[in-house]
Amino acid sequence: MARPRNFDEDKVLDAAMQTFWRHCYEATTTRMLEDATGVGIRGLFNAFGSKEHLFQKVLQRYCAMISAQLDEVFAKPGVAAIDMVFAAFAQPEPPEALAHAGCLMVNTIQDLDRADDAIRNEVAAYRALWHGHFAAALAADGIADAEARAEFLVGALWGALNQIKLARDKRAAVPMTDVVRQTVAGWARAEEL
Amino acid sequence: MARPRNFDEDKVLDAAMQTFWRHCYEATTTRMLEDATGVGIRGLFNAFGSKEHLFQKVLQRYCAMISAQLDEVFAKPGVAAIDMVFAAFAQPEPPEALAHAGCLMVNTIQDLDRADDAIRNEVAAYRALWHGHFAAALAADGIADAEARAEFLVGALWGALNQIKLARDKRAAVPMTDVVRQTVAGWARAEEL
DNA sequence: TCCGTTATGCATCGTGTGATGCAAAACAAC
DNA sequence: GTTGTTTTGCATCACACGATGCATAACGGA
Repeated sequence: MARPRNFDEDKVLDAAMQTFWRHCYEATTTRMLEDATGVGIRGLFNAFGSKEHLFQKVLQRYCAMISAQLDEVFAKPGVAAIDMVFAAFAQPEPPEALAHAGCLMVNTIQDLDRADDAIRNEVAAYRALWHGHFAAALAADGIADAEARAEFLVGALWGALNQIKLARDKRAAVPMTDVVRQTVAGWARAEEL
Repeated sequence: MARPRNFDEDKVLDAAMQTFWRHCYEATTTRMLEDATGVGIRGLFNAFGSKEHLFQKVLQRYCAMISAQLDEVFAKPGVAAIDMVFAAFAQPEPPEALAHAGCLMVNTIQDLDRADDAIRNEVAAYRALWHGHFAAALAADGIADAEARAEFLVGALWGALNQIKLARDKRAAVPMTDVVRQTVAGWARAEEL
């Protein structure tokens, strides 16, 4: 009954996600979004209302994406699944996306003061997602104090993610592998007691 | 021989530090710096050249400040000193400055892509400072693999610092004490082996 | 007291930002 | 083809940012 859109909303969200991921929310300009998505600024605002609302949609999509991956890894809950997660980061050459910009949600924590409630909720839900999987995995193997230990593991993992930016920097040259490997070692040994 | 300044440079740096600390570099505007320091924008630019150079000076001052504190804590190097550091974060009510905005340097990591080399160097030096103290403390107590374990400890501590922003958020409600306490527990137990 | 030099206050610049106004275009329904 | 509705492209808005120009003020040295 009216003129249809000539772009796929999901494709646009994916392209916008890459841009927000690499440059953070504030540093991403509407012109960059135009270039990345191939959609004119008028189309973006018409479809999503505002830059902030677009970002919110991107976060939801990101959360769903990671959630699906976690569902796979934790299909059989247990410590082994947690090890798989950490192992992915302990590789000398971590996945491209991770190595480049860490985690979109973890990056967003930094700007929480300037974010509105919708974004705060999204980040909180994302952390609850991770914590839930970790705690369930620990509990499934009968490990005591599962909730608190899950807090530690999420904290350590997110901390490592945050410092990926340092590892990428030649001058800082933080040996990422060591950080994660020692985290796993510390966690594994803690579990033996 | 010429008109003297009517402000103390160190006082200005302290005031600017508080502002950068709370709002990050990019979100801090020159108008905010005027308000915080009580010095007109012309005075600031005349004294420091640019916003970025002022920030660099602030980082140097911050690094010196923390360095002095670490020298105190690590006056007698050893695991006990490391415990003291972590204990400061495990308090139900951590120090005001920490609870409010974490660590200025850790926050700056997020913006490293947009920072120039001088700032990158400052952050790298700051991490080397922490790592050096931690590694020396571990080595002093004859703990094996001191370098790698120091990486872990710095990573865990900085990760916790980054998530203080989440803990402050009522909706996220991350129990910060648990995160740090479990980190310490993991580390302590790892040390027993 | 005059001079040379630096600092200050105020207005303002150029630029980049997120967001809009508006007319033309593209479709579906009839 | 006509109408009604939505999208698109382009120009542009209002605003905040970092930074600057310039006249004036405040000092030390002679």
